[in-house]
Amino acid sequence: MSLYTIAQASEEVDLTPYTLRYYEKEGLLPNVTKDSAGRRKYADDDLQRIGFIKCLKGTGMSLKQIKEYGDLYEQGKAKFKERNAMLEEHREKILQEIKTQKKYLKMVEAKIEMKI
Amino acid sequence: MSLYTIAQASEEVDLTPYTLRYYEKEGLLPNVTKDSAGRRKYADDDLQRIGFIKCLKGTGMSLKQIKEYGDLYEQGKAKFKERNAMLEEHREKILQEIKTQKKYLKMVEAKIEMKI
DNA sequence: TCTTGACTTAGAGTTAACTTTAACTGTTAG
DNA sequence: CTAACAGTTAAAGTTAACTCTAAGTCAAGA
Repeated sequence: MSLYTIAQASEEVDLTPYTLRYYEKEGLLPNVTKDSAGRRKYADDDLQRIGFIKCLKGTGMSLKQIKEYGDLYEQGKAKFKERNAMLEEHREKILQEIKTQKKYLKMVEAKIEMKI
Repeated sequence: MSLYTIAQASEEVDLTPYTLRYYEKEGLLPNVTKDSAGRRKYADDDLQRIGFIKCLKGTGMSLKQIKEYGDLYEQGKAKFKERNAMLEEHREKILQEIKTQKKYLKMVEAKIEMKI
């Protein structure tokens, strides 16, 4: 159960301290605690959560939606169904996106081969 | 050699007229002509070009970079090498992105299967 | 004790990519 | 002839997601 300063957490998850504070302000990181001097302490759970936020964000989910998901997560198994429904829908979106990317990849490759 | 009004082109490429005018203002569509009343006429070539812009944009290239590519394109075979280098670099980026998406897909699927 | 440095906050500023507004013009149907 | 319509422009407004600034606090080392 190690704890990280914002600088260490920043390094660990590859996001700036600005971004970490911003995410917290937006309600995406409700469990980050503070030490007696008011400085943020990031637990492993927080880093895990940030990792998943990066996953959702990296697959095109908006911070607003990520917060919705996180809020459901906070409500525990009561909201499990709703939360998983969000993920399954998102899964479809990712699959579709990968398809699109592959199509675009072919277009770019065709253009490269065109040699004009 | 058919020609389209902005409304028709908009429909055809699934971008709003606002966006089409914006792209033109940004220099991404240097070949769109106007009729005697000053109204835009989109040729098939323009629609093709918009299609490729959507491809580049949809794979994460910024409009600024797309313009750079388009500018090279306008300079014909003199800039062929430079232009193709851009595309090959972009191809790598797309490949990397597809990899990342697949990794994220697995993370989401794992979370779905977790059932907690 | 003093200073340095890493943190804190609220709030302002930035950027990309649109999106809308306002005022205007030319075309077309009745 | 005229009203409605589809287009035009320049410029302002919007949104998401940061990113930075300013002013302040606290702890640790010389």
